[in-house]
Amino acid sequence: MTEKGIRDYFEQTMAADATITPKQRAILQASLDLFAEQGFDHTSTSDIATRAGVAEGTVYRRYKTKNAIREAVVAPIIDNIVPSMAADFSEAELHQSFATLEDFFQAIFSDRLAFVTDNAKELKVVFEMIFFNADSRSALMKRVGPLVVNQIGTVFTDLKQRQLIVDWPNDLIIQTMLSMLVGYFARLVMGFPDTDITRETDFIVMALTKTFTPSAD
Amino acid sequence: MTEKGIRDYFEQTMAADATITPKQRAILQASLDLFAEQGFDHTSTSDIATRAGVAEGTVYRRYKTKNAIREAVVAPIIDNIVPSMAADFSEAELHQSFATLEDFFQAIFSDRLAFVTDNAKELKVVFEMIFFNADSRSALMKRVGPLVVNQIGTVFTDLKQRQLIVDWPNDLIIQTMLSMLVGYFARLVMGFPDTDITRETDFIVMALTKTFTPSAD
Amino acid sequence: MTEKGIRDYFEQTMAADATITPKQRAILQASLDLFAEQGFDHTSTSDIATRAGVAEGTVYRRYKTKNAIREAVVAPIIDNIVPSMAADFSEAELHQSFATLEDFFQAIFSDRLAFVTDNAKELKVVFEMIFFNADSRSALMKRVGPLVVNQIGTVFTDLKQRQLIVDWPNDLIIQTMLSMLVGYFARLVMGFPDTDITRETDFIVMALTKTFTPSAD
Amino acid sequence: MTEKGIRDYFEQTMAADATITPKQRAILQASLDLFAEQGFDHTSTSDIATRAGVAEGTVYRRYKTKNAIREAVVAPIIDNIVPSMAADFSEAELHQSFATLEDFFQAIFSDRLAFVTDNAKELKVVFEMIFFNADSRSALMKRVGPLVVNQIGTVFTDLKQRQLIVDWPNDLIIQTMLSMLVGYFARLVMGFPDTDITRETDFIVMALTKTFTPSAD
DNA sequence: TATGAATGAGATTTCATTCAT
DNA sequence: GATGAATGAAATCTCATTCAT
Repeated sequence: MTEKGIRDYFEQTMAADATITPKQRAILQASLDLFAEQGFDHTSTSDIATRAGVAEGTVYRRYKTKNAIREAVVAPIIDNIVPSMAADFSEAELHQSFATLEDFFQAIFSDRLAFVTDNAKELKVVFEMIFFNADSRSALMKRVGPLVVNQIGTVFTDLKQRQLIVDWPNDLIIQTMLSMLVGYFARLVMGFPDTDITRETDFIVMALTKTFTPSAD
Repeated sequence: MTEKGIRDYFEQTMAADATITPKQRAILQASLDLFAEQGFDHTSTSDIATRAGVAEGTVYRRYKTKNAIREAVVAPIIDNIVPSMAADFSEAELHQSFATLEDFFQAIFSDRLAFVTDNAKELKVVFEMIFFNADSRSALMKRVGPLVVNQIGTVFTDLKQRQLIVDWPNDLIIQTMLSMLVGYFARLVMGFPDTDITRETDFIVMALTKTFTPSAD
Repeated sequence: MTEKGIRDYFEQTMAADATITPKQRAILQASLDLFAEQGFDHTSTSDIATRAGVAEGTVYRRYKTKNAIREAVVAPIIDNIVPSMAADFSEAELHQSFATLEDFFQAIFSDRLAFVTDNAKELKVVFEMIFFNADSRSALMKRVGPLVVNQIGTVFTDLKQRQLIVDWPNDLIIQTMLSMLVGYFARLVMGFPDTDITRETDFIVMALTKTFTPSAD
Repeated sequence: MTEKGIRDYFEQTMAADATITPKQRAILQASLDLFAEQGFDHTSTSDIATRAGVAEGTVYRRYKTKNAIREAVVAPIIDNIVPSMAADFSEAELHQSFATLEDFFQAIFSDRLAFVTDNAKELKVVFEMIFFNADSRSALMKRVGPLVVNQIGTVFTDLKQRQLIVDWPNDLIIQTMLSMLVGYFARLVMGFPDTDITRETDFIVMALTKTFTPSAD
């Protein structure tokens, strides 16, 4: 289950939209890069124009405000996170896919860590936005939250029935998984030097498997 | 081991410095609050003056730039984080304090989660500062990093000798602990509604204990 | 040898630079006028904007700081002073041009006094800049000094060979000439009412000729 | 006729005024130094307080405004220039003092160049003030002008009667003398390295004597 | 008298946004 | 559509001056 980067998705989306000119594309690219490098507030529209190699007015041709640019940058990221969260876990599939708890974590984390790694830049922008903006935050939560809870819930129900996972509240398990993910993201973004994705994945999968495997009794 | 809030420390620091007037204190307080609420970049010096009930010029009397204000706000926060990381773990103490692995996690997390809870606002300001500023980041790391590694390292050596903890690399264990802490901080700051600190602490301690207890064989 | 005013040169320079818009031109003109009238420090960018009939932001569009505006104003003035100092005094020309010492002073002073008269405003701005700023001063000296010394030196050598001028050290002669020029400039700028350029020129030429003609013996 | 520096006069004046405290004296000293070093506009009252080693409020104790400080600094300079210009040239004295034209120039210039040398700092402050302030300028002129013209006029009348000086208009002769003085001041203030006062005086006296000695015929 | 914190008016500067070409 | 000059509102910052202690 190789994840394509948001960037690919991003460019696909843009390519699909015939109304987006190459210049607009350059503007969104430059915006993304600069927002990730310096933060939204420290990026001026003039910076964007310069980096994109266009005139300042052009930046405003399609997007009426600087905020609209951020939204245009962030939208595909969100749109890309969502469906991957909403992956269809039909019951038949579950037994096949996740013969063991380790398989489950392996599937989730090899996928998600790769996703985070490939899209650290984009996620940094999203993160900045939701960090100080309660509205963006709740908008995102409203969209992503239920999916996570429902989809993962389905899996958990199955895993619990098969006694492959401990019978602890779902929110606590999800929480732990998200913590590991966020921790990884933090290390990545903060530029920790030795972030070896394979080592990290293997360790996280191993640790979580141990944590959430029901005690033999 | 009740932790005093950074705010108390903050006020102590200011009270100790006879050169800081009530108005300057009000300015630092207002700055801290506003930086936490709106972020540094969305807080104008005029905002600070209004909130502190002083003239705008007064904001600049002691601190020559807006950045200097942030530094004045952040310094005591950092100064407060550091010593709590540097808690003395002498060997004698270790056996007494941490008879079991659970005791260890309990000690660490009941303390740290309370600290994070009490000082979420202050930590948010620090966090914002280091998020896009590699310099601040490495400055903080240089100060905090070695303490964490050394202190925790001492404990781990002891725990490993007594075979209370698995013989995995220290960095991976620390990483996991930090992930849980960061995850908790994230939920708190993002305003998750049902963040029950006792429930969280109990769960984290329990989960980590299970994760890092050596398998009986 | 009619001298064109710095203002003409100034406008030529601007006209030649297609990237300078009429508004930018108005800004530089207004700046020059105001700097000369009130001094640099007593001229606010708001003054400049008002006089130039533009918005205050426009003042900063091309020149990033108020100091950069001064530089843009002063540069063409300096550029204009320099070449006129570097007038080519080839030997052949010398004998023709300066048959007598009076011819020499007449040539120099009718030219220089006219220049100072026409460009008093501009020179005042340069003067203000170098008065308290050792850096600007030495920068100007490095550029202008050698030219004056070399060019005038050539002439002096010739005049001395032909025994048309006393054999005193060049620096003292130059000094005297400059004193007369500076004295004239001071009277002009200080607004002395009866500064009649012809009378002044005639007098200065006459006086200097007498001063520096070798005594018959 | 040895001239005491303005500084001495300055301090005498202050010492004589029992109402001026040592702190006020320090303030005037510091102001003078800073105005001469950096110019009036680039010297803040805070700079003055720091340099004088007093509190900022103290600066305002006696002088109500920054401009009043400048006036207090400048007044003794003016007061010192004026009487020296108004030296009584009674006819009897003239014949004694100035047996030759050279004696006259020697007296004037050895005195005035020494004065300029000793008080370059103070004169720089006066100069800055009158350069851009027409009011200060005309106030000074009204005070100094007539004295110069009358006193020097008396001398000239005498010298002309004795045919020691050419019968040229007084204003042109005065002008030339002032030009030499201003030229010297300029070199001094601009920091020309090799300003040797004896050499300069000797040269100026010699040159002017030659210039203004009536031609033998 | 001396202090120095406080003031507020005004200066410089930035930058998202508009608009004529 | 694209350009980039122009805008003006708002931000940061300075500093002469006041005033309570």
